Amino acid sequence: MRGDESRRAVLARAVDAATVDGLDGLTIGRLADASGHSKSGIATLFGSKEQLQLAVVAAAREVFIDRVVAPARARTPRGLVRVCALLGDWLAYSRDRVFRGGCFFAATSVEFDAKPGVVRDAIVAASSEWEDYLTVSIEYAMAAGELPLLDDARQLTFEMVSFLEAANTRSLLHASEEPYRRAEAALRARLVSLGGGDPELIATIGAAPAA
Amino acid sequence: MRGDESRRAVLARAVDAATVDGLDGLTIGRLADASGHSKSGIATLFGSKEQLQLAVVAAAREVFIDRVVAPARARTPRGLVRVCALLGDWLAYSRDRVFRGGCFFAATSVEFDAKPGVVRDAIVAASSEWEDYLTVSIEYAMAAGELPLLDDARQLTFEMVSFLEAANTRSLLHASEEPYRRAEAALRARLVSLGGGDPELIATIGAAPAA
DNA sequence: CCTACCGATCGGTAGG
DNA sequence: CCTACCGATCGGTAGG
Repeated sequence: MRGDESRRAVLARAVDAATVDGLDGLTIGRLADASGHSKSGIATLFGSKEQLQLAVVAAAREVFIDRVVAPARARTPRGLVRVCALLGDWLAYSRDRVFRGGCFFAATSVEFDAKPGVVRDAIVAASSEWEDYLTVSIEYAMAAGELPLLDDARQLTFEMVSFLEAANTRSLLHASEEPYRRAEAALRARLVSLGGGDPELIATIGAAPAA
Repeated sequence: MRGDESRRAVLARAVDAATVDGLDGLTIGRLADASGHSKSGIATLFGSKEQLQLAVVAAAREVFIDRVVAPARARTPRGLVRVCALLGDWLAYSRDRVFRGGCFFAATSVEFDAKPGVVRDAIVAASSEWEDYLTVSIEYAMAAGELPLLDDARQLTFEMVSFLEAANTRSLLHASEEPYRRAEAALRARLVSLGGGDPELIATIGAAPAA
């Protein structure tokens, strides 16, 4: 389909716009103007606004995997090193403003948390996929004896994503890098308290991301 | 002004609606239908949509003070007891669904984090007021020697509000109380790690809120 | 992919 | 506070 190329170009703009104006704030008319198509061209490309929103969530999921999961997975072995790489890459993905409004899922999961429907379901599925991956990564570290004082990987996942998302929102809200330093300090302190405090390793959380 | 009574009634609905549909998702027409006024009645009452949004933020701030800050302040002395009371009352304010979409400021600060303007400024001001109050409360506990291992109250504030807001969003997203238990466990563990682990006291974080 | 159009709703105003 | 109205934009469709 030749429409595939157009879809991709429109989706790239749409994901970015959704982090600023929300997924419900997307309009077919504005996307049309921004991408040089007619309004009905966009409508035909996606079928309906809801289908557009679902396509945007799927596109955002791919960017997230590309920027966070895949790099950490490619350059680190299982265990605490990978957990630290995932955290560092998440922070870089937020800090580097891959999207103008920061993390796509931080923005849209709050937007849709009280709006039942297939769009929320898709956001929940993608978010859960990420958190499940982080949990499994923590479990590998536990199995390797790298977090001797931890007994519940899901609890640590909750705490870690709490820090990541709070840093994302607050850095945007205050136009400041300080929240990222707060999150890094919180993550490091928590790892240390769980017995996983290899200083060289936890320093990588705040290091520059791999290219 | 007799308009004052109408304003209050409309604002109560508007604050609640904003936690579900967003502050930009509010429309004068829907508020009119929901409150039995005409559309221009609402428009006249608030002047413009932006002024309506500012009035909604101010109304939400009052509810928050009423539900979280004032009760904790009224029933506890300064120090770690009050910090725990603030945390417990915040969780109750979220868990009890004072607003359908959970905490008003959790919802709107993410919605507006990338939207500069007076509305964002008002949200930031109210949020900062709350965090400053929590920070000062932590500092009283530090001064009383109740958190002997803590040296930066703002860092602890960051960590605590991270847990609160993550629990709020996730309880909505998954229609589950589990995130609140996660947040309580995280808060307790952090207080213990800072030497503030009086078991009787930290148990109050998850206790039923005062009436 | 387009032009042209639909009914509905948007924020806001005139005039009372 | 109301009715009545403004131009603009919404999501979506007909027809090509």
